[in-house]
Amino acid sequence: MKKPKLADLDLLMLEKTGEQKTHQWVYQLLRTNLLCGKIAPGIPLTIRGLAEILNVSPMPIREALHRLACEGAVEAKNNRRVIVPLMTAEKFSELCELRILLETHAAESALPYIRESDIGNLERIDASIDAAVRRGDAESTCLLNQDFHRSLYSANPFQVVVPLVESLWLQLGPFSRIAISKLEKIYIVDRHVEAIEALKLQNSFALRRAIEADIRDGIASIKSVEGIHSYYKGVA
Amino acid sequence: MKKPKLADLDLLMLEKTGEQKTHQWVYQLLRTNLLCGKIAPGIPLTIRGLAEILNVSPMPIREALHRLACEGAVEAKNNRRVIVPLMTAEKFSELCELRILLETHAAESALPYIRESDIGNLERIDASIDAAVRRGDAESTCLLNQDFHRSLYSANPFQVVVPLVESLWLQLGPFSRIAISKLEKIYIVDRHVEAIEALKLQNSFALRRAIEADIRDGIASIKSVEGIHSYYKGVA
DNA sequence: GACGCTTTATTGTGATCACATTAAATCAGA
DNA sequence: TCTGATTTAATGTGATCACAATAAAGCGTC
Repeated sequence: MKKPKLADLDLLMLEKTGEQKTHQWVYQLLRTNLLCGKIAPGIPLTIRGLAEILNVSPMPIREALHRLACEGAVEAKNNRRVIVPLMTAEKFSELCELRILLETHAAESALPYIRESDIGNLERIDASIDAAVRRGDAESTCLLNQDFHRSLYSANPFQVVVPLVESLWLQLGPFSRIAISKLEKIYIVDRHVEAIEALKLQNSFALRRAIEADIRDGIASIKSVEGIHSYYKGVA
Repeated sequence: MKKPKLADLDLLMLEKTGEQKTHQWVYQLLRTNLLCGKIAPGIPLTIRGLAEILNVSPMPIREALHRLACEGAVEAKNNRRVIVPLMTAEKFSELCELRILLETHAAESALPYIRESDIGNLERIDASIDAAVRRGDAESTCLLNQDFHRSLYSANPFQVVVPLVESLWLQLGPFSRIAISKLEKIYIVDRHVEAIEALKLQNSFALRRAIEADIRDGIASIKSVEGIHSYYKGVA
C-alpha cells in the first residue's frame, strides 16, 4: 500500500463567489471536504502544497488551516506537519456523547422559536436528503444532514451552541463517510420526520428523543463497520 | 464620558518564553486579558495598533486575532472592525446553561481517571485561589479559578470538551470581572472544596452538584449587579 | 539489505509591501 | 454651530521574500 500524498487529493471544488474573501473560500472548501470525509486522516497538509492546488498565494491557506486547527478539524503537530487527526475509540465515544448532550439541548432551546416557515424549510431539507440518499450521493447527504441540524438549532436567535456543535462535526467528519456508506440501511426509520412531528406538537421531550436517536443511528452504523479500529490507527 | 480607544488599554503583559512562537505569545496575552476582563467590549482592536503596542510585526497579531475570532472571544464585524462582542441577557443565559451542561459532564467523565496526585494538585490550586481572593487580586483569582476547572476536566486523557468550555469562558470573560469584584461575598461556601470532597469519595452526583453550584454562584453575582443590561449595551 | 550520517529540499514563520476598502478628519455652506 | 460632501488617513487582505527548523533523500558502512 502506497503512502498517501497531498497531491493525490481529489477535492470537491467550490466556486469562489465574488463577495467572499479568498481565505474564506479556502476555509469553506477545506471544511466541506473534511466534513464529508474526502481528506483521509494522516496525510500531511502543507501550506504551499494546497496553495499550488488551489492556485492562490500561501497566505489565505495559512489562515484557513489555522482556523481549522483551532476548531479541531486538523491537528498541528509539534513537528511541522498538519494532519487530519487520527481517531481512537475513546475519543470517538466522547465526541458522540457531547453531540447528544449539546444537540438535544440546542434543539430543545430552539423549540419555542420554531415558526411555520422553519418547519417548511426543514421538511424541504429532509426531502433533499431522501433524494440524495436514493441516488447514492454521499457528499450531498452528509452536507444536507448537517444543514438540517444547523437550521433547527439556529431558530433560536440567541443561540451560541452551533459553533460548538460544528466543531464536533468537523472532528467526526473523516468518519462520517463510513456512516454514509451504509445510509440506506439506517434510514429505515427517518428520525428527521420524528423530529419535525415533535416540532409541530411543541413536544420537547419527543424532540430530544428524535435528535438523540438520529445521532445514535449514525454512531451505530460507524461502530458496525468491522475493523474500524484498524482504520483509525492504520494510516498512522 | 470619553470614547475609549485602543491606545488607552493597559494590558497585563506576559513575558515571551523562548520556546513559543510570536503568534502564540500574542494569542496567550490577548486571551489572558480577555479572560479577566481587561479589554472592555466595544473598543475596536486593530492589527497595526496592537502590533505597535506589542512591538511585533502585524503578522502574528493577525493570526492571534483570527484565532480569537473563531473561538468567539472577539467578533469580526462586516465592516472592518474587530471588537469584543457586546452581551445580551439572553445570550448570557445561553452561555451559562452551556457551561453547566458541558462542565458537569466534563467533571463526571473525568472522575474515573482522578488520582491522588490530581487531588493534591487541585487542593494546591484552590489554596492559591483563596490567597488571591484574600489579597483582592482579581486577575489571579479569575485565571486560577479557570486553572482549577481545566485541571479537573483534563484528568480524562480522552477528553475533547475543554476547548469547547474554554470558548465559553472566553465569551463570558469580559463579564467575569464583575463577578470577581464581588468574590469575597461569594466564597462563603467554597464549592471547590465540595468538589474535591466528591472526588475523594468518587461520588459523581455530588461532583456534578458542586460544579453546577460553583458556576451558578458566579452567575448570581453577575446578575446581582444592578444595571448590568445598560453595561452591555452602553458601550455600543 | 539495513542502519547511521551528511546533504539537500521543503516547510512554517514573520516581515514588508501594494492595493482596494472603509473610517475619520476636514471643510464648505447654511 | 450644525450638516453633508470631499479629502485624507488608516485598515485588512493577499502577495512575496528571507530565514531558521525540520524532513526527506542520498550515500557510505556494516
